[in-house]
Amino acid sequence: MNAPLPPPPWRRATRTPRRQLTTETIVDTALSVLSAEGPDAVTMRRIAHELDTGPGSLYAHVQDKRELHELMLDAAMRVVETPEPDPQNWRTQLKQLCLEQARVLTETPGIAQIAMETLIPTTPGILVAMDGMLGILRCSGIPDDRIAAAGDMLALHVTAYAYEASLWQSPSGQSDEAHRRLGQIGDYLQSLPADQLPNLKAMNHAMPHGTEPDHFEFALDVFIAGLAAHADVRP
Amino acid sequence: MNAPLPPPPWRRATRTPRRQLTTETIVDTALSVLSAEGPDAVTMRRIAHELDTGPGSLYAHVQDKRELHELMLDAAMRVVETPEPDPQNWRTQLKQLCLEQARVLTETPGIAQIAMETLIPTTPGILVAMDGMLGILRCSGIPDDRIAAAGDMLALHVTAYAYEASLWQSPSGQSDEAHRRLGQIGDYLQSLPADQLPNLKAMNHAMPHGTEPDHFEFALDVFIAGLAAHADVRP
DNA sequence: ACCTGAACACCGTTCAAGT
DNA sequence: ACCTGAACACCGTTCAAGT
Repeated sequence: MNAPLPPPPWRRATRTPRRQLTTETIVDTALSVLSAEGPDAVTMRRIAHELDTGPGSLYAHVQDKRELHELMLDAAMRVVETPEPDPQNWRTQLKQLCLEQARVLTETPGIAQIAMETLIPTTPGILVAMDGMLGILRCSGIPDDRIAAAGDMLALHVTAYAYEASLWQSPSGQSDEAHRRLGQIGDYLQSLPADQLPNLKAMNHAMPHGTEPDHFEFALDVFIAGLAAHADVRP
Repeated sequence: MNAPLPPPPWRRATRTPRRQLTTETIVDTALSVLSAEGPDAVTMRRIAHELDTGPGSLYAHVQDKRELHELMLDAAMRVVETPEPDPQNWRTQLKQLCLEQARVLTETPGIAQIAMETLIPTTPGILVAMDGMLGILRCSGIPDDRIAAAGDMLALHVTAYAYEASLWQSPSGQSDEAHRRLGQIGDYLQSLPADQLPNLKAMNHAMPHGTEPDHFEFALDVFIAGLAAHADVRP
């Protein structure tokens, strides 16, 4: 018996030497499934199937589904650039950063939901984003003991807005049902006697909490104006 | 054969004539499971089991799990009383109402999560709460086109805060892990060189978004102060 | 060490069959 | 009409066995 021939080199091009799962490919696959088919489609089984393997294989690279979620959030948030803080312009910078963060969180539906569920951000990308926001706040003249609270609440508001906004544009067709209900509730309000829910009726506002971009920007303006007032007291 | 004897009257006390499932008992059962064992325990199967029946039986009284969630939220929110709007006191009234709503949403862990997921409130209790908040805002002198935005964003913020806060006190032991991670991240920040995440390091703040009651109250004060400034412009 | 895939202990929802 | 419970089509996670 001869020694077996070495495999001809062109075979190597056909399939990579070994399938080689990595955390990165898992996260990328999860993100592409998410943006293509929405949050419900992001299951361990589905991701594994996409990578031609069984669900158990993923657990060699990722602790559990929650950790995978955090890694997805991190990858998504890495695209946000934080500006060099400029004491002359902190108000504009802060607002721009919030709008940008909200934009990224809304862009891929489902990411904001993960952000909302992730109680403590421990992942580099998110820490960088937080640090950037604090950097702007710290050159605003706001007393130090307020800065943590301000950053905290601003981040919360951005995340919450992005979450609600993304519910409206999920690719799962859930948003159609939402629009239908919005109409129904308008009719319902009109049908009520004048003394029931008079304010909702008067505004004819179905009150979807916080999904209008205008409302979000208004809230940012009001909040930042309030912060500036705090800064003026103790410059 | 004689006609069968009528059942002796004391038997009736032993078991109710017929099991009779109602929407109300289902919602009540769901709420008590929720407050006893947290959101994960609230499954259709579990509720059915609690009522000595199969999961399919619930679907005669409730369309699906989402609808059950909304009914639970409604029942929980019904305890919030909205004050008679007083133009002299709208700032205090507004703050009190927000604190009260947040308190109720935080009280039963899991309710805030439902509130966050419920895109459009269509249920009487929530509509009443919204109407009350709008009532206070309408006697504040804030221009009408801002009132919807203000109410919208305030409700969003209350809900989001309650959601994050309730993550910390879930009975599923998830909160212990959260506290552990909070410590770990503090250590991690200290271990970093001075030029990495300088602001987070300086504040030594792990930045759990929006869970401190102080921070929430601060945000309400800042936001309401900002609204008042708007009201002063056009009285 | 990494990967497999069968198995475990669950889900929400549907539906024919019963009373 | 209301209820049943078996069945369907899924989950996340674990783990012995393979390479």
